Amino acid sequence: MFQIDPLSRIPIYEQIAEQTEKLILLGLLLPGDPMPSVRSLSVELGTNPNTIQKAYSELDSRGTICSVPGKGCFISKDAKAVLEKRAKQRLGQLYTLCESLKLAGVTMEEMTDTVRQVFGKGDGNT
Amino acid sequence: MFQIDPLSRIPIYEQIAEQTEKLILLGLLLPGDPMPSVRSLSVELGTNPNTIQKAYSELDSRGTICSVPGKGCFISKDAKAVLEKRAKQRLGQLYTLCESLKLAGVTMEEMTDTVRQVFGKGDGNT
DNA sequence: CAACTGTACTAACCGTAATAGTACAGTTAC
DNA sequence: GTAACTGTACTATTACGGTTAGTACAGTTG
Repeated sequence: MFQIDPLSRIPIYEQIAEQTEKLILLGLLLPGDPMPSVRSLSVELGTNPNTIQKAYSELDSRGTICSVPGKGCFISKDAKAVLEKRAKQRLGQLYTLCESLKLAGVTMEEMTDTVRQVFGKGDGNT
Repeated sequence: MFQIDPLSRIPIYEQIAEQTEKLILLGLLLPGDPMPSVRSLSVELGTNPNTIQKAYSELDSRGTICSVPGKGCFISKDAKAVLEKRAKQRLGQLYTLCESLKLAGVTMEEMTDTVRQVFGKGDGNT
């Protein structure tokens, strides 16, 4: 379910959180779906239960999942809406990155071309 | 010359390196210009000389500055070219970010608009 | 009651950033 | 040559965050 790279500079708990939210956006995890239990996922990934709990508590505080003591953790009802709303705010990151690239001589065309490639409209030759 | 945030998650030595390269791209630091000495900058920024040295050795290995024992550190002759070349490779970062935003429902138009804003062509009303 | 769930807590280990202090070699100007 | 600067190297120490380890407690389910 998750692919963890223990050697990455990105903390394991953050990798889990990111991948969970990606699965939600892809529609592979739907509202109400149960997350693996803290202990079972720790066994599956070969990590410590505390690390999983940290990922889950992070996701819970973001509103992505709902932790229910005694029952489990479940995908939040409005998880997708929450994630899409956050993405709009992340346009600021895009602005900052482009600003930096512009300063280093990358042209507007190179950037817009990159955006188009993401949307499968790379060069217009098709 | 530099504005350091000791509370930032970004290491001090990296902040110095980043800001140095930004000053070069802005044309405020020209090839041959001397960098502040390790000791004087450490006093100015209130940091440890070792931290400055780490920033300088990082910049030296990137080809941004040239460290000359006994004389000082100077902006590399082709510093700007090096930085511009690196920027082209950083288009991959842009691609990854846009990919993530796309997944979260951000439209291509929202992204290209952001790019245009960076180049001062925000809404076409002017 | 038994087996599961999330949660809380302390202790320990490790890597990295940063500080502190010392030392050495090259350059420059007097 | 000496003094004052320059970069460089090295060890030791502190601090913090990520991770592991182990234990414990409360709620849920069958």
